[in-house]
Amino acid sequence: MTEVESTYRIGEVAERFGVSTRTLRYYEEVGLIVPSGKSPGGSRRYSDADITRIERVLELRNVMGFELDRIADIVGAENRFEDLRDEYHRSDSLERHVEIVVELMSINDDLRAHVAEKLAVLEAFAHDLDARAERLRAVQAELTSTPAT
Amino acid sequence: MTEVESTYRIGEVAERFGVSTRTLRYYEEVGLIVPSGKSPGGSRRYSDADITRIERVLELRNVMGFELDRIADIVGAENRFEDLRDEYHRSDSLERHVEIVVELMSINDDLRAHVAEKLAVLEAFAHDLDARAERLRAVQAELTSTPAT
DNA sequence: TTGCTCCTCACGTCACGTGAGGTGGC
DNA sequence: TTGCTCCTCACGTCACGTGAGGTGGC
Repeated sequence: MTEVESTYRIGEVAERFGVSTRTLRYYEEVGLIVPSGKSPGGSRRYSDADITRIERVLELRNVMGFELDRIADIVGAENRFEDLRDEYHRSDSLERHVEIVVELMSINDDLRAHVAEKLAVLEAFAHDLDARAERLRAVQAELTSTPAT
Repeated sequence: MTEVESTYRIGEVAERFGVSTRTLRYYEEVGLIVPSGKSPGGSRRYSDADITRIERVLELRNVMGFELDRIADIVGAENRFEDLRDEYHRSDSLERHVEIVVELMSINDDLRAHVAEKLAVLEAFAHDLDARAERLRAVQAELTSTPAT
């Protein structure tokens, strides 16, 4: 049995990820990320596993712009998978394993499709901006080359 | 003088862009998109120019995830540019023109850098998802090939 | 003991969602 | 005239921001 080390204070974690302590407390409030430890005085202690989850949650929030409910669904499924892996050898049901793997594959594929879509839109937007830049340069050249009317 | 045609009702516009009428009314409330016409009875009439602006606002919202304040700054600058172009020949100040073009180039370049950053993050995320898919397939293969223990 | 960080309310804000109750246009 | 769409309040919600007032740990 290895001890679960809960070493990080909320302030450190917040600064590390560029969020407010309020955000982390809110995520606990809605049950999204509950720190695995507390100091005797009652302040939150985040473990390395907590950090990993926070990273994932913020990735889904920042990159995909998902609502917290949706993020909870995704990381919830991922956590069930991790839990099963941890108790791999005393697993009571192989079918349950397969079930969860299939569910994760589905979630993963959905996400992947969503990302591909976003990538396409972003690339189109980038080309738009490049075209705009080109036009602006043309206008600027015209303005600065023409003497005052 | 061509008449400004304000032909689209709020319901059509909302459906076309997949937003609620409440959203369009809210954008008017904060001064972001004010429909250029009204029916005698008082219902909003959006012109083609309004449609273009809505498209731009939603693009910046959906693709970049900007706050409405920031979006207002961007489309505000773009509108000043359009206004100047419309009164191009009776422009009172060439320096003012150059000033605005330079401002737009700056906004455009900032956006472009932001998009490049987002693209990089999204691509990394896509690779992550592909790696996850690979691992899930491996686990699935292992689970389904091994007979019950 | 002194700061700095942490804590819990609790009200404020942004970008809308969601009815309530009433008028308008093909 | 009947629907369907539009209108204006106005309160609710999500994801936090922002103090207020108090305790905790190196």
